[in-house]
Amino acid sequence: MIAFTEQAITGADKTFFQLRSDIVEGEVKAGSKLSEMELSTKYGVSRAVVREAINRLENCHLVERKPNIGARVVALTLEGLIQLYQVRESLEGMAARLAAKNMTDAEIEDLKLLLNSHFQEVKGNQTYYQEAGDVDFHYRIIVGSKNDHLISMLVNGLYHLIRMYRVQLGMAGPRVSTAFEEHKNIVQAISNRDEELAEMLMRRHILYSKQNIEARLR
Amino acid sequence: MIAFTEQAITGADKTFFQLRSDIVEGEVKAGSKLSEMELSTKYGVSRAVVREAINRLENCHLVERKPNIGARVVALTLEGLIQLYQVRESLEGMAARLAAKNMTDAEIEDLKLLLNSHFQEVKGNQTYYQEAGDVDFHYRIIVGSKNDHLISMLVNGLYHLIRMYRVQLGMAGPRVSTAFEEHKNIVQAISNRDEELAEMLMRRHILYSKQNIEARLR
DNA sequence: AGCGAATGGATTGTCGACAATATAGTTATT
DNA sequence: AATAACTATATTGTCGACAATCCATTCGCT
Repeated sequence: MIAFTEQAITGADKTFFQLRSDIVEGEVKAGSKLSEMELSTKYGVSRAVVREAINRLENCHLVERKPNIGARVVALTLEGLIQLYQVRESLEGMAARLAAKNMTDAEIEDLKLLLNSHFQEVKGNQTYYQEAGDVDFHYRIIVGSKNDHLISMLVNGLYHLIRMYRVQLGMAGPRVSTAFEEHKNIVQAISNRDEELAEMLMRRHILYSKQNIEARLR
Repeated sequence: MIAFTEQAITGADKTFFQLRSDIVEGEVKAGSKLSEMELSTKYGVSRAVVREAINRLENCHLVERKPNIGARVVALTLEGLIQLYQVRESLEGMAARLAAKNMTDAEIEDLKLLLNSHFQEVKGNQTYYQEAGDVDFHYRIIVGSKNDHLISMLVNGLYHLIRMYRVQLGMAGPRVSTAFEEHKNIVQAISNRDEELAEMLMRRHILYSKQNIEARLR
């Protein structure tokens, strides 16, 4: 094997990924109970690996487990979504600040290229790729922070939860044209190594998203 | 039983708490390997519950696990500590902002009382209680944010890690007199319901701590 | 009938054994 | 002597069975 980061994949990993996907995409309904035996037969593995998968999901805040009672998929509430965006504003703001400090010039150039391709899609109204592009944009900045805790919390934790809300509440992707302008300004600030401005713009960007969602859902 | 939030305690819980304590307090050394069988005999439980405990510790970022190889206690590095404080600055800043918005008047009064008792200890140079007081102060503001994600991330996650660094690197508690002044100003901002200022002061407070640590450790 | 205790069924928590994988030590080959 | 393949051992991953707990229903008492 010539794979670079050679990481063994265990059965519990696969079950975890599968189950997480099923929950996020709504194939397992929000608020529903997770029966260990049921999942065990469904995925063709032992209860032990199902339990491990559920444990990991609990730490992503995708399920809630009570001793001797069982695990339920989290319920989706407007209040929960708002709280999620508050945390996101805080963490991604810091990510943008650190990205302005820590990204290499090459990485920033790549980011600009991504923005350009995103721009083409906006012009062509390719709404399908828009959400993926938005996720990718935020993802690069998060990774660009070079802060492992930050990356882990956002990528392994919050983002799947947010996606779950997006999919199941049928939320539209980012507000199309305005969001693109905001992205552009954030990249500019990062390119200028202006940490303060990068953080502020990212926070506003996410705050606007939150307000947009609140307005639509209430 | 008249207990209010009656929560069953499972064996895995106890093992998790015990092991976490042992790691944080340094009885299990940083960077050392965690043998499942060894811990199993040590705590008198089966490997299954040890595995569950280790899984939870992994999600607290207290241990790192690699498939088919095993789990190691995280290594303590200056870089890691700095990254931790960056996240803490971000999250606790937001917590202070939300606390200024969401704490009840009664809770704010309690916070002032805590600050007063803390002040007495500072005068008497009771350094032992100082750290506990500091932790308690930050804890109340975090809980006062009323944001479950924020609370969980900080209380169940980061704080044990930070305490691990404190204990094992022999870091002194907060800078005594100046820290108290900063606490006072934060409470004042919260009491005035000044979200903006509360966040800014909390962020500075943590930033100063970070700089203080950096100066001492390098 | 109404309320509390007891019982039965189902689910989760825990355990010990087996399978799969990694690590260290040994042997064989160049 | 150095390297590669192999073997042996130890550790982790997975499994099925048993124990403890919860939940719903039934039974008994007032």
